[in-house]
Amino acid sequence: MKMSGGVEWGLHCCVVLSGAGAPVTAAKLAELHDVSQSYLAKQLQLLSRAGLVRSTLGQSGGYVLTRAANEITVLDVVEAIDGVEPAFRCTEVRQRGPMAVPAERCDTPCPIARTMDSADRVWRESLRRVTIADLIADVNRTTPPEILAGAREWLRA
Amino acid sequence: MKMSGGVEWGLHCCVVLSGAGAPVTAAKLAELHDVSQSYLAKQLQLLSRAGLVRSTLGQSGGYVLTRAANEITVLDVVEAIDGVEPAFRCTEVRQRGPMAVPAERCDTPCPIARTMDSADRVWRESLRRVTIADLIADVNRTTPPEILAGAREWLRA
DNA sequence: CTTGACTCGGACAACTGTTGTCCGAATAGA
DNA sequence: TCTATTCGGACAACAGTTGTCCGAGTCAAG
Ligand code: SF4
Ligand code: SF4
Repeated sequence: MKMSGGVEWGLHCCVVLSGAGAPVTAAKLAELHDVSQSYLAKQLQLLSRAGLVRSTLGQSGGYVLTRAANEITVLDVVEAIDGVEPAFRCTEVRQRGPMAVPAERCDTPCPIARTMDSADRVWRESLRRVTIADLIADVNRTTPPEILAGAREWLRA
Repeated sequence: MKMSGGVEWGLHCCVVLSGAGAPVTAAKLAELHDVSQSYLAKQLQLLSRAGLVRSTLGQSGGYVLTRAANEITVLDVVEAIDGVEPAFRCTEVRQRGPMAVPAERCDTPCPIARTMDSADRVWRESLRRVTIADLIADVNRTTPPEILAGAREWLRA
């Protein structure tokens, strides 16, 4: 039960991209976060496949958000990088073994699968309620302004 | 983002153990579910470490639940087998790189970590609300009685 | 009491999924 | 036209999970 570590990087990148109006290259983002440049590229690829960011090739290229910050939820980023399939996968144990339940009686999902599905649903719903804009607002409130300005200047260079 | 598949087996075992008053061996449980006998033993070991079941050695030994079925939650089983640490682990990216935030300004947790923690909390809370007794009640309501009686008889033999 | 067979417990490999890396295709600008 | 720069997907290294095994300890029977 471990979420992909790239989710954290993806969220940070979305926050940074929202702040900078110009395209930002993967190399810049990697240096800013001090993480592997190649691996971050893979995560950005996933975001691009999901349609959250749009990549511009060639000189002065980079990544830009496709939508406004308040239209991108944390769940979008999580599902783009970590996948959409739920953590719990039923293997239909009750249809195996000597006391197997016949398949025609398995029309209704069992209580275990329903419980897990419900928990997964509230988890996703909780993540869907927070948008990138909310994160940005909180970051702006809690981090010193001089650091924010410095980061924006460093990105432009 | 994948939960350990043993969680499903552990829950099934708890349901079965609650139905049978006498100790049940790991071999019986494995044959009933048609799963690897040795691997199920490992999951039962985890349950034993967590204090959910008590093992009796020697002849006519096996596993028994330590508490009543309505005092064991699904979350207990999940945490016993899959671990208690949350899926999201913050690597403190903001304290690295050229635009690092000084450590003394990192006293309050960042919004990303708070969002993930909140989602994990509601997920666990949802699992805590369901007990093994609830699962048993649902199973008794949805499965044909003859199969239940047959399984109980097969366990006794 | 002795014996005996049966039980769980932890230590030991094999496999899938994640992490990390690389170079080629495509593009914008000069 | 040409070049420097960018992303994109294909290629290894690592870790965690899955699966297996045999020995220490124990209860019941004789
Ligand atoms: S009884 Fe439920 S948890 Fe078990 S195999 Fe069937 S659907 Fe999955
Ligand atoms: S800003 Fe939040 S998510 Fe990012 S490293 Fe710090 S605590 Fe973790």
